[in-house]
Amino acid sequence: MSKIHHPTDKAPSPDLFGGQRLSAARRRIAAAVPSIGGAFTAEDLHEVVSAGDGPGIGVATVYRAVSAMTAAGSLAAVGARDGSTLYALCTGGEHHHHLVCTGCGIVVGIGCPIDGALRRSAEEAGYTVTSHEVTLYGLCRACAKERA
Amino acid sequence: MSKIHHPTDKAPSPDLFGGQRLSAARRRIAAAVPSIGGAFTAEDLHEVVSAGDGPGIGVATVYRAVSAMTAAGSLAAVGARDGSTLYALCTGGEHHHHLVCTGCGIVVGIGCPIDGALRRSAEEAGYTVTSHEVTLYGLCRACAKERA
DNA sequence: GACCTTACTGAGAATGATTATCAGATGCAG
DNA sequence: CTGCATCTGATAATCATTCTCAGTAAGGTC
Ligand SMILES: [Zn+2]
Ligand SMILES: [Zn+2]
Ligand SMILES: [Zn+2]
Ligand SMILES: [Zn+2]
Repeated sequence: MSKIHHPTDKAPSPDLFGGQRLSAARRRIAAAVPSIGGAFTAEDLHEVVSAGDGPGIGVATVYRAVSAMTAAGSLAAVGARDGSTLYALCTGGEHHHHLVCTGCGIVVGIGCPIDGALRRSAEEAGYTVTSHEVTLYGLCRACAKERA
Repeated sequence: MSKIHHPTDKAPSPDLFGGQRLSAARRRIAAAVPSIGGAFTAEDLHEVVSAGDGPGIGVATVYRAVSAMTAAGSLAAVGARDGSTLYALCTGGEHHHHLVCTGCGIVVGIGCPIDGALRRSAEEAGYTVTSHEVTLYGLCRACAKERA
């Protein structure tokens, strides 16, 4: 006899939750995130993960998963769209920032432009820099071409 | 005979609204903004401007004024606090960004670290950078000393 | 100064993203 | 296998911000 299960329930997916408990809902969410391929809102993710026939996933669970992934460093906030926070998959590792295509939402990592000189000039003015936020917006090649 | 008026009604205040209509409410708001001396939320501003005995100013008017000042370039968003957007007085003029003291909220302008090299490397990767957001967070001398 | 047009005001309702609640389900260490 | 801490999900609650709309008042013009 064959077990009845949803095809995506046990799909191997990258550990985006950083050691936290891995439930069926979180497995489906972790599998859905890379399938979006760009910046997304929590509601976007909720729609993707709730599409199809099987039972959906509660919106609160999606918001909690996004928080957990962001805390784990596998997701990063990359701006906002119509009052909703935009998130994107983040490779973690080396410190970096993101460039978001405002046309299609694709996101690429960029090096950090906050260098020692800037930091030093701030310190000379009496300020200690503890953190920073940098996000670039632009157009990918395809979207730039499309608007010609 | 002396005219009866609210002391702040006609106080000369910098034109933060960029040519738009200057009402009594906006004059009071424009006078209140510099008195805060750092980052503030719309609700903060509403409280400051509504303190005292005379009639307050509607919260919607404050939100509208903040939008207008931001559009005029005299105010800039410098992050968020507890889900509310933080704003700060911005000198306009030369392109720059802001460093916010997370202790007391004081804000100073900083030069733009997005240089031609970064822009060029993005273009080599096929991306055209159209805009960017940069904000630094840290501690001013007084706040750094205070936590010793 | 009177007039007119149009932008601004303000109270309150509406919107909408995100979070809190809480009882039930379930991952997972031991 | 068991125990329990964590996760889930439906729903209610929160709360920043925007909308509505009738009334007010800038500011230009004559
Ligand atoms: Zn694109
Ligand atoms: Zn950086
Ligand atoms: Zn400070
Ligand atoms: Zn810049």
